[in-house]
Amino acid sequence: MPNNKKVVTRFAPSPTGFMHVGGVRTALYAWAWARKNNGTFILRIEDTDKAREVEGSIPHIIESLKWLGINWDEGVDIGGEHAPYLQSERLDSYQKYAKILIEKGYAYTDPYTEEEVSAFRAQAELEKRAFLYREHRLETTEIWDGKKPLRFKVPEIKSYKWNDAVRGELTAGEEALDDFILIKSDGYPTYNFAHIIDDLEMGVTHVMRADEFIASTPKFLSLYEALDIVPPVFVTLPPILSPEGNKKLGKRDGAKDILEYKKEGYLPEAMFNFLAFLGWNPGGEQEIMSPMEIVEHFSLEHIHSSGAMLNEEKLLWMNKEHMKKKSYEEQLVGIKPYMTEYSDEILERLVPTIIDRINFYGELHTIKDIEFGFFIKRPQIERERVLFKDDGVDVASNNLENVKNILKDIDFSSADIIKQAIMPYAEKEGKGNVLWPLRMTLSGQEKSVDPFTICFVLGKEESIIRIDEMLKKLDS
RNA sequence: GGCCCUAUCGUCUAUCGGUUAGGACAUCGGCUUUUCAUGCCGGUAAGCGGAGUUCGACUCUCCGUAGGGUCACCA
Repeated sequence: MPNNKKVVTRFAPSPTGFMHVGGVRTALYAWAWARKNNGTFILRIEDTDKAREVEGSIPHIIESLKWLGINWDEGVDIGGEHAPYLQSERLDSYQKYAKILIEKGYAYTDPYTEEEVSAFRAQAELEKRAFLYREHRLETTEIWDGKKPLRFKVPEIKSYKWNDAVRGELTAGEEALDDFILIKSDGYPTYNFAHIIDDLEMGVTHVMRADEFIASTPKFLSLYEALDIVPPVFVTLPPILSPEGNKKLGKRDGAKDILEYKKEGYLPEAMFNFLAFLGWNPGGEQEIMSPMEIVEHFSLEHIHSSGAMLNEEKLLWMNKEHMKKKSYEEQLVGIKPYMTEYSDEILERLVPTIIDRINFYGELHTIKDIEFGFFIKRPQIERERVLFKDDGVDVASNNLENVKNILKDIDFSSADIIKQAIMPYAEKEGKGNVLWPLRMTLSGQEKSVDPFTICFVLGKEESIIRIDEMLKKLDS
């Protein structure tokens, strides 16, 4: 920290659709840094490209952040001392600074048409050179009337060297500098211009953004200089790579809407944990952390330089770990929406068994019928399947009869009590001879939950009904 | 093509000049379990290549190589 100014960070997405992991992670780091320093976190919306704007994006962004527990002190929906937080409502500010730049001789009306500029660009591409508008700069005295683009006039063509909180010293050649557009012909500012003005007016001290912005940082720096602004601290985040290859993960490469994870029943704190560790690591061996622990440990120096692939298997594991840390009541609440056809009575006893078998709640959609269906639907099983190995009908039916008699007289308040009641008998008669028929009778499945838990979940009455039904079948 | 960034097990990472290069996910094996799941124990597996600096380099420098980013009236 260069001084003891209060830390102010912001997340400034454009409303062009859903939020994917990359965007959310940027928000998360900015938020964590503000919280860590008792600073301010701002949610600003950069809606200066009307063509790309997608209806409903802002509520979607807000829902995504809120789901993860990322809250803001100032922002579009709640206002704040630097309102408004929608760039389209801040046009006056951009005009003000545009005028200052014009007066200083650092901005001029773009004399070319869009087609002409495109032609220059095409030519540069053909010659395999970087396109530089400034090479075509004309001396123009045309007064800017707001109908043509306003361009920044780079005060000085030079190489830049600057400091990044993550990457250390960064450099760029002169080619990175150009006369970029400040205000478009539609009257809206470009990102390059608007974010600098907003960050200045909102007192932003740390700018977190992904490394694709390194290349345009010299443009920002030259604008800061032209405006006599002390730049904020730059915090460059590493790219998130797609799981397949070494491509940067983008919407086109399968980056999922973060709310998809919500729909699938992932825990927000697991997602938070996963995202936080994708590009940052506190250094210890603890990997499962709550959002608050992450805030506590968060530091800029431990943000990585190199990109990381998104590994959903690790997310699965992390989600399970967080699920296991939840209280029984919380687990029940989490499971319930996915098990609506199960009675509370059954579900309440089934919770630990379910948690053991899933990585995220949404998994229940695909496995609940196969794994737990027999709890609510009596299985139809042929008598032969109840017989264990070659021991014959008599053993199974005799053992079931005896187990039934044991069950009749005991307390069903836990699977463990049931186990303790049955085990001595099972040990005596051969575990397989007793437990196999019992599990088959109750569940109809060779591979399923242990028979004691099944009894416990089903309850005494239902367990005995099922055993009686099977006994009838075995007798006939 | 110019400019820039990056480089440790398959994957995510620890190491901030001296370690048998540690952990996690995945994988494989074992134990527990009548079965499945959970749980526990263990194994396989890594410093891109080449120069230099140094008593000593995964760590610092340079050159390669590979991957990525960027060169918009998009952010």
